[in-house]
This record gives sequence, structure tokens and C-alpha cells, in this order.
Amino acid sequence: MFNAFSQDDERATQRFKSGEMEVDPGTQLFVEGAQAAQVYTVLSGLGLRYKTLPDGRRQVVNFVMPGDFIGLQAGVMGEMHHAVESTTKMTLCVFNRHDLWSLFESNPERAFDLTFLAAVEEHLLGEALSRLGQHSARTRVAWCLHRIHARAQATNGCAADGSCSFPFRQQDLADALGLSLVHTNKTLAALREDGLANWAGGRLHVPDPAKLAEIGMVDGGSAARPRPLI
Amino acid sequence: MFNAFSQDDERATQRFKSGEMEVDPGTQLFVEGAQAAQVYTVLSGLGLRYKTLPDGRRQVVNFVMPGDFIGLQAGVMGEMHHAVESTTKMTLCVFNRHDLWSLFESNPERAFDLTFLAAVEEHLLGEALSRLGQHSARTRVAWCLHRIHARAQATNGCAADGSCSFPFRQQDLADALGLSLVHTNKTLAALREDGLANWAGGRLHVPDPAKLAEIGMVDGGSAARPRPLI
DNA sequence: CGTTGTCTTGAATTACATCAAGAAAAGTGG
DNA sequence: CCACTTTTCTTGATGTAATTCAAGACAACG
Repeated sequence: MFNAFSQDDERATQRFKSGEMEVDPGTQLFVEGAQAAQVYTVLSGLGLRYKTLPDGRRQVVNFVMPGDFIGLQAGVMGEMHHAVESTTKMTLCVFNRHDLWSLFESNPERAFDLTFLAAVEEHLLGEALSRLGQHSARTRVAWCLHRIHARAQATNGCAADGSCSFPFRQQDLADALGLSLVHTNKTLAALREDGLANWAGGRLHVPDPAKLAEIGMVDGGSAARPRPLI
Repeated sequence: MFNAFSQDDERATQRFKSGEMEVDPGTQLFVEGAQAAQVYTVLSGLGLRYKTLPDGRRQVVNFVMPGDFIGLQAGVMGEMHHAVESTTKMTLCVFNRHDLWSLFESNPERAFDLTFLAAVEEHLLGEALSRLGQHSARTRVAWCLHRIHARAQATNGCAADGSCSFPFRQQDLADALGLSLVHTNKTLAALREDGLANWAGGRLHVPDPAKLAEIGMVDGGSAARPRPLI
């Protein structure tokens, strides 16, 4: 699902890259409101992007997956407006925030890709906003599980039986969808009962993705589209 | 509230600019899912960015104000994932989508600014997502009105009495906040009753912005920060 | 002066949150 | 390997914020 990577791209990225990093589960990669000297591309592992609200509640903005570029806000604005935390062990490609600017000067193609990724992110957030604003719990949960599954499939993250890894807690999903834990749990139970999606033990089974897409009101246009890799 | 505009910036933008355009209220500037040959910077007037859902509902993603750059998705991805419509008469600075790429090649500073704007947009959407996901109707409405007012103030859009223009319908606000029209109306009435915000006849009065910010749980960090102008 | 769009208000309904408590898992230390 | 604690998941009962339904009041407009 990623754009082809030419030799030039490869060389430019290598020059820009400052190293690799492996982090344990539960590591804070970015702290809300803090400066950050590095930005990353996720090579493997999963994580969460979230905002903490003044009253202590939490909004999960997105699930972080391999191929995602994280820290763009820190990169261009200097400061992050959401936190990023690893859920599993993660491998990251490390870049220096400072070098971002030289990337724009020396490699317009890669700079364009970065902007492209920002636009993709904006699109995903707009989609999420629509869900929270307009849809019922059942639709929201179905939509989110479908999205996770589709993304995993696009990156070969699915096992032979069509199941994929999704090692989060129900609380994380609840915080992503703006639902209470209890109601999320009951909705998941209902979807399982209906044979639409079975999420247990950190793995997500979707017997019939098309049927789940229908419940989740996923429009055809929002398929996981190819994107550049930085 | 905009970054200083050097002579070089000015020249580069002028070269990139393809013209100016004035549109009547109710004009569709971008159609959801369609290609677009032009992108714009708003010089004056107000509009709406929204997504239409398969079942006909509508999510207003943002209110479009002077200084906003619209069409970035079309610019880099080729296709818009939300619609943009003018609410008042608008004046727009027109750019050709095709020239965007040459901007990246020839003027990295402006390209960086574009990415900066994309990051700002992402930040705003994340904020909106948190509101829809975690807060009550009263808080949401207060937050939105506060944001509108703060933005107007930052761009000298406020009259001497501290009121600003906000020529939208209650339905638009309802669709932005994921609330029903009826409940939005009742919440507005309550805020008016409490002397926190008075929105009528297309104008918004906020006697005490600090008090409204408190109700809207606006954290200090999210003040309207300076941004580049393209 | 009817027609249409927006705003306003009251009453009935419901989807969801909150409260409460038990059942599995999953760590932790002896 | 087994008690013990802690975390996560599950289920039922109760409460409420917000939706939906319905209808009237304005205002703008041709």
C-alpha cells in the first residue's frame, strides 16, 4: 500500500535518517505540549495518539501503525498537541527535527510526500470527526474495526485465517470513539453475537469485511489508499 | 495573527498566484470526491467545510475564515474528501493546482509554510474530535463560540463593542458539533440566559470571553497562534 | 399576502452514561 | 506452583442528556 521507493528516494531518506530506535510497550514517544527534537517513521509495532483533556478525560486521536510518520506537528510547529505512546514494542526510524528543513531545501519530492501525508492525516481525522458527530455506537465501532482490519490487510498484517493483531484494551477503543467503556463492551458483544466481528485476546477476526463495512457505513471512497513512505 | 510577509514572500506568492475570484453566497467551491484544478487562499468572506455522509447527514468540519488555505487535499492528493461552500460573498486568491509542485521545487520556504498550515489544520481537527468525543453539549457550544470569537478578534474582525460577525444558521453549528438542531437551540438559549454568549441576527456577542472559555474548557495552549499566509 | 426558511418551545422517547459488582485474565512474590 | 493483587472484561440496574416528534412564531421574500 506504499508508493514505490526509488533508489533516489532511498538515498535521500538514508541521508536524512539519523538512526533506528526500539522502544518497550508503554513508552511515551511524544508528550503533549512539549518540544521534540526527533520525529519518527514507524517500522514495526503499534501505538496510540491521544489528547488529554483538562478534566482528565482522554481522546484517542488515532491508532499508530507501521508506515505512519509521527511528530509532524513537532517537526513544523515545534510543539506537539497530542501525545504518542507505544502499545507494543516498536521499531522506529529516527530523524532530527532540525533536518526537516534541509529536506525541504534539498529534496522537494520528499517534502511533497510529507505534505501529502499531512493531507492524508487531515482526511482521516475528518472522517473520524464525522463518525463521532453523526453516527450511533454500533456504526462507530463497526467502522473503526473495519478500518483497522482493512489497514492490516493492506500491509499484509493479516494471518491466513483473515484475523489481524489488535492488542489494545477496550478502554482504548472507547476513548477513540467517544463512548463509555461499558457501552463499548456491550456493542462489541452485539457485533460478535451477529457474527460481524470478533475481537478477543488481542486479535480481531472479521468473517465478512463487506458486511461489516455496511454496518459501519464505510463508503467505497475511503479505502486505504497508497501513500508515500518517508 | 499572520507571520510577517517579506518582499521575497510577496514576490513568490505573486508569481504563483493565478488570479483573484469573487463568489456569491452559496457557491460550491469544492465538491466532495471531485478533482479540482485550483486551490485558494481566502481573502475575505466566510464559508463552510463539510462532509456529506452516505445516509444524507452532514458533518461540518470547520468554518472557513479569511487567511485559510483551502483545497490542500485536492492540491496534493488530487481529490477533495470534503466539500467547501461559501456562506457570504467571498474573495479568493486563486492558484493552479499544477503550480503547487513547482512551488515545492522553487520555493522551499513557502512549501514549508504549506506543510505548516496542514499541521495546524490537523491540530484543529484533533481538538474538534476531542470535543465531540468527550464533552457535553453546553461545553461544545461554548467552546465553538469562544473559538470563533477568538479568531475574529485575532484578525481584527470584532466591532468596537466586542461583537463579531457570524452569519451562519443554527443548523450549521449543530452539524459542526454533532448535535441536533433543537438541542443546539436550547443550549444557545441557556448560554444567552447566563449572559455568556449572545448570538442573534448573524452577530455574536461575548461579554466576557474568559468566562466563556471556562465553560468551554478551553485550555490556554490552544490560543489562536500565528500562522503563515500563502 | 401567501410561501418558505429559520428560530423557538414543549412533550415523549431513547441511546447512551453512570453506578455497582462479579468473573476472568494477567502479573507478582513467596 | 500456588496464594495474592491488579488489571481487564462482562453483565445488570438505574439515571439522564440528548434525540425525535410536533407545532407555533417570526422573518424574509417574491
